[in-house]
Amino acid sequence: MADDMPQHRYDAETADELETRWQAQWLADGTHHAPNPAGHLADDPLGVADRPKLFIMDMFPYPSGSGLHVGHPLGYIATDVYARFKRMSGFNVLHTMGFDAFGLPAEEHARQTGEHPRSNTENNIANMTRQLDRLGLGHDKRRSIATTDEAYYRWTQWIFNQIFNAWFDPDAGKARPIAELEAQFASGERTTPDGRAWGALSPSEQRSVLHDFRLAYVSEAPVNWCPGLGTVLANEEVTADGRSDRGNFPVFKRPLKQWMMRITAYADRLLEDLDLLDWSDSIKTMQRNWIGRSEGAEVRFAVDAASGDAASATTIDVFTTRPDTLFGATYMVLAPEHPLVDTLVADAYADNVNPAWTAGAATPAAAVAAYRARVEQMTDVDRQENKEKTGVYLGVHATNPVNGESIPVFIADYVLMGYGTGAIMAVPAQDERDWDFAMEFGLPIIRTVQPPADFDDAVPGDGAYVGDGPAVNSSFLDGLGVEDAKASIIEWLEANGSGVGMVTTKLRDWLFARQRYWGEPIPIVFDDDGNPISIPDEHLPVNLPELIDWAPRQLDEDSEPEPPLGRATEWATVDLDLGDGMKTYRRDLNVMPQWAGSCWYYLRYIDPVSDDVIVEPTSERYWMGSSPTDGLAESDEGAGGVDLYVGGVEHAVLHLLYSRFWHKVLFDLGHVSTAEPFKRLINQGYIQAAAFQDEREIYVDAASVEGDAQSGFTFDGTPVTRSFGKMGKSLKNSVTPDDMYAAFGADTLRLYEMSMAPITQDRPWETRSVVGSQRLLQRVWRNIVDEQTGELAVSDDAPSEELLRALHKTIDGVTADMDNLRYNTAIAKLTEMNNEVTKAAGPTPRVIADAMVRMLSPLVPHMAEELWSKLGGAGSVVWAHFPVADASYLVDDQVELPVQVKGKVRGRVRLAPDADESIALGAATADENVAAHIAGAEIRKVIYVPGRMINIIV
RNA sequence: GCCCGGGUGGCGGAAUCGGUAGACGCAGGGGGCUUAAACCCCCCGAUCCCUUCGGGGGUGUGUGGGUUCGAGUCCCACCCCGGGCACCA
Repeated sequence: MADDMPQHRYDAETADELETRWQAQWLADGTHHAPNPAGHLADDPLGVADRPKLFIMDMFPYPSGSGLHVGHPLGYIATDVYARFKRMSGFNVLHTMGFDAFGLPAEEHARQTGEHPRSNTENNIANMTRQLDRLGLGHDKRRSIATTDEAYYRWTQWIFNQIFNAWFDPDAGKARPIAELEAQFASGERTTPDGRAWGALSPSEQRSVLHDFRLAYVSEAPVNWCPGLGTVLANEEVTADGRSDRGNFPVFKRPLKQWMMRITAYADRLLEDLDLLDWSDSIKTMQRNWIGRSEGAEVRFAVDAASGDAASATTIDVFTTRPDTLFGATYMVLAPEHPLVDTLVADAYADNVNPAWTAGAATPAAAVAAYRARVEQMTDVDRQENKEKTGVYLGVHATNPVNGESIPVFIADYVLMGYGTGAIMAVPAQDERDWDFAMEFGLPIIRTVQPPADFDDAVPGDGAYVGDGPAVNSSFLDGLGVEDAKASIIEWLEANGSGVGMVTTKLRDWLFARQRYWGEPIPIVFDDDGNPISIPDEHLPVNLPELIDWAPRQLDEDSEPEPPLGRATEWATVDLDLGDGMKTYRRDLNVMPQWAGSCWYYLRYIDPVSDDVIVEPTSERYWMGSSPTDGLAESDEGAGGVDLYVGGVEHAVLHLLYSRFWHKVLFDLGHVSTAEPFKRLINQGYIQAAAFQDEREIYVDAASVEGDAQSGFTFDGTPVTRSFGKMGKSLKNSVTPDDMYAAFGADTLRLYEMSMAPITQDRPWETRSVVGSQRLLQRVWRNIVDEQTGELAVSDDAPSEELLRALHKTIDGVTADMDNLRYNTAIAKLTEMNNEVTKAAGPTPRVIADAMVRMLSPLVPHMAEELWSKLGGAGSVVWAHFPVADASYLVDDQVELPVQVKGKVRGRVRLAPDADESIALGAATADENVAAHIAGAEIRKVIYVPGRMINIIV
């Protein structure tokens, strides 16, 4: 670096010195502490606890061992700017950050290195904290938590107990304590499943009855058991050909008793309450689709008596959203794995059977076996790509309850076991899939909805008609529209005992158990009869056993699935007195999924201290309640919740749905005061970066690539090709914040990331462009500080009228932009203002400098704090007031407006913004070029929008 | 296939209510300062045509239509890119 550079220029070195100095000062002073209204953390030296509140949150990170790249903090910076802006605008702002620290990578790391997940996790958190602290985020660090803290997961387990000890009362539409259900059984208000009196049941039988109602319950579900690794694997750890991702061992599907959460009970409320939320339509749509609610009916088809003894006693239940089309049902289809198939399948095909229906098999049983084998072999990808309809006939018929028609029964892979009842009635005339199948197998097609005249109705060239229209060929439904016909047929089905109106969702109950080590132990023990019993709250937390044998344990194919906690043999049993004396119980060996800890962390941010209650109620109501003055009042319908939640779109469904579910249970049980956890949600974009591949298509380190788009890119002298993708390890295109701190300082990095694009948008990283943000800060600095001496260089003279006007317009625009998180345009306005200051001769007037520093402070807090201190400001700029625009400076005496002739701009005139039309027209026609364009023509019409434009029609 | 976003200079983007398209920045070009370079400061910049050198005119926001005095913005059809779902009865 040149020696003759001014000594006090704002450069990376200056930035580093003042940034670390102010960060230490803020920490020492507790500058970013937010006071609670009551209970813990209620100390309030600045007197801000009576302000309106604002609760701002980022989706908290998993503490990865590889540290941060510049893409990670994008959202954190955005929320920090907003928090700082709102603090300066009169709010008490809660903003902090924690760590979602349970999870697979630490456990995997332990398996490979022997380092305990806890120490590995703590190291990673320390490294990440260092990187984040250097950014100058204004967090209340007293409120930081990690999901792995015993004091935290104690409450995660407590919530599990709350859910376990609750049932969903469909009449009340909400969760209630299980004790209230027990009381209903005991009083006889509710009868037991087998009709015996409650008191006549043994305690074990009572537990078993109650268990079927609990919101957390045990159910048998298939898991991926990998004996070669001695562990159960997650779906994403199993390769497409059924082997373990790691080690390539065979994986077997095995049933295992697992914890489920009854989220389906909340499907309707999760759907309806989306309307209360200020979230993007795309996220709401994704949640709606995931829940996948459909209204329809379950219809019962009796299997024909001629079909044989076993089969004729059975009925097939189907789910349909179009019961109105029942008269058009011409065949039925079961999923190949449907449990009824083996019962239904006929001994032999009739002699005149359509050969296409048998796939060449001699008997129905042979056809089914062959078809099942074929379907099983197909991968999911095959099934998705190949949508040609296949299936085989079971050799039986069933009776359409509405008209007595006998229709054939098939199995086909286009019917899925996991949805509805796993069986359908097929109505080819009104369903495209059924149409295709019917065409393939030569089945009859009966229109039951009259298509409109312009619908090509020439069978077979047209296809299914799925729209609305009058019912036809449908007896008593004829003439009714689809909606009316549905209501009418459901009424008929229910009256005749042939079916019932029903709602189905795609949403399944939440599989909550993980056969893992590094997670929250499920606080359950089992009695001798195998009934689960929750460990009383006063015994929480159930801590993880420390001693774990990480070495893989090879087991054979016939072994039973065993979670890692099963190896902690001493821990696995426990002596407890659960009300009937000291007994030995077996512990549950599962842990919770990673979603659990992140389901409720916002509550513990409010009160990370209390050990007698999950969150202190007064503080909970204050921070979670609706804030009519939070600037978001427009859409505020009282759902309450975190005022602003920012994070990646990858959590659009699962995290946000699970969290909403838990919150609603806690709400029903009276532990929280709001119906929803997150009032307003914003998904930040990703940072993309150029990535380079050599001729083998292997990614090379992007930082070492030379050249440009014109001359071509090279790596180590060999040509490479460029593409763009999400910054990260796999594309070898990461840029670390540490590098940016060293080259420019944290404020420049913050400013650059916020100036690139609107917050919701993906943006390409370009290190060479960062210098633009640094230059802006250098110019601001130079306008206030003498670069040679480091002394303040502002004038106490009044600023010019022109500069004041520019300033107040800037204040006005920047305030609106910041309120709407449009930082890129706010920065553009500040840049323009600073350019005005630079152009104005002489030292910067103090009032201009003061306002500029305040406005910049949310974006570049360290530099602003330094300048604030040089300017002699009182206290920290963090608590200074954001400037307020003086309306009298916002209106110009004269504005330039375009003059159009027949809609084309032909000239410009300067006018008072409120000039009346005759004056405006006079000025406009006085313009030489305008006059030339209207010469010789008659003015037919004048459109004049004061202050905007004037258009002359000739 | 269905459902969401989105297509504006060499690049990132701006134009918030239908009213001067391209703010602000990067890269580029020119000039000033300097012995020189860096830094810094000022200016230019969609495109084509005409020009008496003051300026004037045409075309331009993915494509084609439409509404309007006026369209990047609204409507219709289509093309392309990104994301989500995907035989969910």
